[in-house]
Amino acid sequence: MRKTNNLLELDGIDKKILRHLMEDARKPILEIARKIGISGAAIHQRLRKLESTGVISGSKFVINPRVLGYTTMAYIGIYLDRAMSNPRAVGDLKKIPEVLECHYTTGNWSILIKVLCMDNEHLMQVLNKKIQAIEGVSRTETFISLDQQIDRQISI
Amino acid sequence: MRKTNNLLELDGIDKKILRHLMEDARKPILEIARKIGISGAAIHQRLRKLESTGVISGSKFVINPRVLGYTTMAYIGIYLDRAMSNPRAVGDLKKIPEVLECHYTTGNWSILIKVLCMDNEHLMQVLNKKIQAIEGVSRTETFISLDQQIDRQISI
DNA sequence: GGTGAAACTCTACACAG
DNA sequence: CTGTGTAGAGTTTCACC
Repeated sequence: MRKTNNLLELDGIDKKILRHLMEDARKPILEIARKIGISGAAIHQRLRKLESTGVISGSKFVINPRVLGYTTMAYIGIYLDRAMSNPRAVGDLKKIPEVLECHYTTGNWSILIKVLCMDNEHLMQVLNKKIQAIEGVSRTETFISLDQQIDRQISI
Repeated sequence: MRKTNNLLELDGIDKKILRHLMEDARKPILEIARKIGISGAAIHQRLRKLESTGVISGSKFVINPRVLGYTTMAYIGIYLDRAMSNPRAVGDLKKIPEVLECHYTTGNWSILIKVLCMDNEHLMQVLNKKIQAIEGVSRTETFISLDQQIDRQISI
């Protein structure tokens, strides 16, 4: 790992380690070590450095919501009244568990959110009873994701 | 774990295990075991079952793109010509590494994608040289995410 | 569904080039 | 600095309840 222009550049070994762990966070370090031809301890040291510099921001188990009955995913563009402070609306959105992402965006909307619901009826309730109830929300535009074909991280 | 109406329901122990591992995929199983009051082997059995039933679809190290110089995230709504087959366009999008997500959506667009670029100039190049070059793409609408305040998984 | 034990792996630490 | 070896803790599989 090198620092150039206040920007981190990973070397080949860092990239190989990360490519393995981005696919499977519990892949044995020693298995990766054998493939790369380096000791397990060396990988651990590199991982600690990657964590401390913020390259790695954590690790997650990924849950498949479909199996648990969550079949409707949607993006919702939200128009906020000009007087409304966005941070407060975001605070209200955080309290809605169906809201998985929230972005301040350029363009028509003030905010673009991603929601995950059991079905379309559930989505309708979230829209009408939870999102429209937030102070400052004037109008929304909903885009249901019928199918997600790509879902990946940055390639390194 | 129980199956009701062809839909899986997690019991309290499954939920506790998953809540820990969704936060940190490398959290020691024995640490979780001690908190829950169960053996490590029992957690392993439950995890294997959660994997085989598809509740767990994998695990990931999460990379912070900002540290590597990727500072511009955007959503792009894509209009496709009516004659254009969506699967072919998706195939082309898969080849563009800056495209992280791709959804077929209801509403104005045929496709909504999420892209991650180094900066606005990079985004412009991706738009003009890569996305507009795809056969069938007639028009795009871009929404730059100025700030992402919520990023989480389904709560269980 | 659960346990305990054996073999393997993780992780921290001391130290070498 | 980035690497290695080692020891104690943790993981994972297995036979068994």
